[in-house]
Amino acid sequence: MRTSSYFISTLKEAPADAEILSHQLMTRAGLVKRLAGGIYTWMPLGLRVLRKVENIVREEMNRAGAIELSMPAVQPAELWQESGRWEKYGPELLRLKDRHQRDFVIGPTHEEVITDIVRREIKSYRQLPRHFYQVQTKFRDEIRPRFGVMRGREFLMKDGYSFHAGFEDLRREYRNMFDTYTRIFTRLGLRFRVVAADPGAIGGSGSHEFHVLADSGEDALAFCPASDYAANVELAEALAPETPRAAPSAAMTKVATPDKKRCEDVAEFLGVPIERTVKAIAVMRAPEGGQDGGTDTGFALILLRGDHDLNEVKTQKIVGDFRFARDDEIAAALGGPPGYIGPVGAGVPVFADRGVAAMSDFICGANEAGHHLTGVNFGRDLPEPGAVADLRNVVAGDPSPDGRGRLEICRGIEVGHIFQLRKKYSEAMKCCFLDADGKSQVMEMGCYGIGVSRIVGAAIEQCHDARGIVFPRAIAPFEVCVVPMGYAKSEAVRAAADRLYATLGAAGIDVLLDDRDERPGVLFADMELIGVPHRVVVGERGLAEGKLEYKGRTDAQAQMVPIEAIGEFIEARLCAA
RNA sequence: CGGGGCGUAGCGCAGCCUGGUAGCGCAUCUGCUUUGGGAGCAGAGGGUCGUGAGUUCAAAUCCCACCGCCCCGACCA
Repeated sequence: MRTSSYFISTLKEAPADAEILSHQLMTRAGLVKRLAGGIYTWMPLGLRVLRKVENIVREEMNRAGAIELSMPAVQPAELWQESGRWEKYGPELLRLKDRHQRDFVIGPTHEEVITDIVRREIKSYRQLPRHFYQVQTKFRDEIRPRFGVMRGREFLMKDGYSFHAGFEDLRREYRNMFDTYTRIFTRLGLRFRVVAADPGAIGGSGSHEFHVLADSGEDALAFCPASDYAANVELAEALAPETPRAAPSAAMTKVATPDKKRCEDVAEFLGVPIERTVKAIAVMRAPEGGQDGGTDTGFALILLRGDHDLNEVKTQKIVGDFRFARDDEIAAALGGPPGYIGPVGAGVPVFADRGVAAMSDFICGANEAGHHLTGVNFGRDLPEPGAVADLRNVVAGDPSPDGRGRLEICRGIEVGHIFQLRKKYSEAMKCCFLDADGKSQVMEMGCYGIGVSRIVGAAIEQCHDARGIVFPRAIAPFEVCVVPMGYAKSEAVRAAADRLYATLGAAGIDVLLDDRDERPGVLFADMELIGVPHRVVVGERGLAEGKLEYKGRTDAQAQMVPIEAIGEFIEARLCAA
């Protein structure tokens, strides 16, 4: 490709609304253009990258035995009503009516459609297993789209669905996909980590997430260097403390702690470690929530050690649907203002984290403005908590749940997720087959997603420098650029550049010849911004010595290469990358 | 949806407080010069100042409403 007949549209300054670095770079490099919140046009250069990602995903899925098809974006409401998700999915599901006032949705995912197809097509165990996938545009009406294409409303996703006669075969395919995804992200040239995950709204049992590692990632990942344990922090279990609760040794005492609302401040003010403090989080439980079938609703307190953070996913599993209480609700229930609330004498349901349950002589709010209690002990100063559970996020240094070593935390961007759905959809939608005995059985299902457009953003988030994007070779819009110094002016430069361009192109290399009549600085800056991994500069200076100048995108120094050797040199570089 | 911020040329911004001819840089167009790291000079084009309704002789500026966008909290590839 020649830039003169292509479309390069770069910006020196990033638009003010792009906060995250990959979004700024994608905009500056002209990869995408925003049309509306979370909705982007893929410009020619960006589309090249997107297609390269897509093709790698497609090749590996095909290699793994999955079969590609393409399902409609617009789907009738009936299917969603049948699976129960018409009600459950909520406002993230974009619904619309056609001219006959019939309800439709724009598909955020395709379990319903594929299950409908399979139940109509597959009747016998002889036709199983089957794995269908597609690469398709999805729409999810996110509350807050952000980070450019990384959390768009419209996005490109590879979604695959497998169907099995039994659980064992589902597990086999699940492992197959685990290996396939590992191959895909390896081929993409990204640093990634696989973690055990919470199956979340899609449902089912086993589940793993694939994360591109980046400090700006939205997800926190817990992993153990000493074992192969790795889990999303949402899921990672915080074990109960090794040492049991010590006997009380201090009397409960009310102390003045003016303007000390946070546990950090209270601990510092009292001159004690923050690990001695307990924070109380006030929540309102939804009417249908609760372990006891829904009678115990309304206000409740959740207790965590002062230095720990609430894990909302774990908490919801224990206390049911909940929201944080408003200040007026806290005042009504406890009398004390936020910042000074505590469980002593509260007379409300109390859920304690395992860590808190093992504490003695602790410090907590006194339910009185400006005061805390010290030397507090369960069983003496207040009842034992109504429930003790793992309610907090793990932190670095916590023991690994597999009992080997200690956890570390890193951050990642979720780009792939595999689930064992089991019979969640096949049961609801009566997706059955006849087994060898002629008996009707419900199919086992797995589903496997890759955020294709998100990968582009994640790759840039992981690979960039001050000059712009540093694409891995596999997904760079062009692998090599030829940058002539004075293409319009110098006959010799033009001839040499054209020849090199033809040679590299003939070798099957994705090469870009920047033949724009611009100053060298403009050409260099643009090629670096858009992340072309390899650059060959053709200038009269070098040609006089029979040489061309090569520089890798991340190289500190350029090097001169004899013209006759450049082809081999580039090939070697491409293979090394 | 709750809290915070911002809407002025394609992009980045100033002007608003204290109402009175709408500005700067980049980009674009023309000409000349320049040509190995985002050029220089001269000139030109480009604006319903987010929308609507008010106050006023007069509104980008003050008041009200609405819309959009961005950031922080509950979802997910």
